[in-house]
Amino acid sequence: MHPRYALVTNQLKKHQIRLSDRRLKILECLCYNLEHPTVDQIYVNLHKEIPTLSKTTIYNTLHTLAELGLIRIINIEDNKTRYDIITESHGHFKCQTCGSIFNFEVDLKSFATDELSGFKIMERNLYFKGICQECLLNKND
Amino acid sequence: MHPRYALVTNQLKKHQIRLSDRRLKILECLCYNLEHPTVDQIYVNLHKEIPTLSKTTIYNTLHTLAELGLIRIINIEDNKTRYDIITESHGHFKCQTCGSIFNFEVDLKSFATDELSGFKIMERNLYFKGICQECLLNKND
DNA sequence: GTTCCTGCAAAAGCTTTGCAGAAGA
DNA sequence: TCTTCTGCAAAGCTTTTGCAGGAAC
Repeated sequence: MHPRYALVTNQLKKHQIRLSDRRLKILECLCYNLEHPTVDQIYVNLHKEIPTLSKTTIYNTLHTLAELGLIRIINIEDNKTRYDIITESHGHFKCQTCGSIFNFEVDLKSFATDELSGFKIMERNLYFKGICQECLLNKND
Repeated sequence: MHPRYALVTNQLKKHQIRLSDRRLKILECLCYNLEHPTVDQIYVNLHKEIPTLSKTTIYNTLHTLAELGLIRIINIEDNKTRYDIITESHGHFKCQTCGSIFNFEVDLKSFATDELSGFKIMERNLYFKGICQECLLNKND
């Protein structure tokens, strides 16, 4: 079982939020889809298995999880929101050729600057864009 | 005159893009609006002065400027795109209470990690969210 | 005359909202 | 029974597209 799965389901129980079939499937999707899926990607992923699943339910579930801080919202793209099951500090790299989003380790918690003294920082995001290794290699072929 | 204004107009000339009245006004708006305006904010700002200005023109102009790398696109919010006349490396802080977006200095160019070796990094963004100093002080009243 | 620029209207895409029926406690 | 959950349909917003008239070169 994915390490985050147990943690998230425990938190849901603690907040008296039902572990419905839909919610558990969406959570699974977040755990095993490393692409930081959009609502539409989750929908497509689960549609075969649950043909009656609606996007509204996906939106509802993601909002619930985000409010509890159990998933992270990624705004690396202009037009749509992505969701990340990993909430620990890390950066994101988006390949502008293939569209993939990669994680990379970076400790943002230690960052400080005088300009933000007196500010309460609650969320830190580092987003890079460019071309990933694989796409660069393919280009040179 | 704002330091970026001359630079951007020169670049537009160089690329044989006409310095039309609309474009110059939108550029002015970006230079003197420190809020990192959205399309709608630019529209509202200029509407009194130019009642016939359309949002399509604002979109067109911003796309042109962004393609030439003369402005930066900010995706700190889920739903709408903001634009920044300052293209040098810096971070953004969004206050979740008043909605203001602050700049802060940070040199992202020097950041490196083994995980991204072999990747071509073209754009670096650091976004913080939280509560700004003023809103924190007001809260305690 | 030819290219570029502008603005209206329509369309497209993502997300939210209202509501009613279903499921669970 | 009462609350929560789900899904459809509609609405709301931002952004894009097609096109035609106008401006600039």
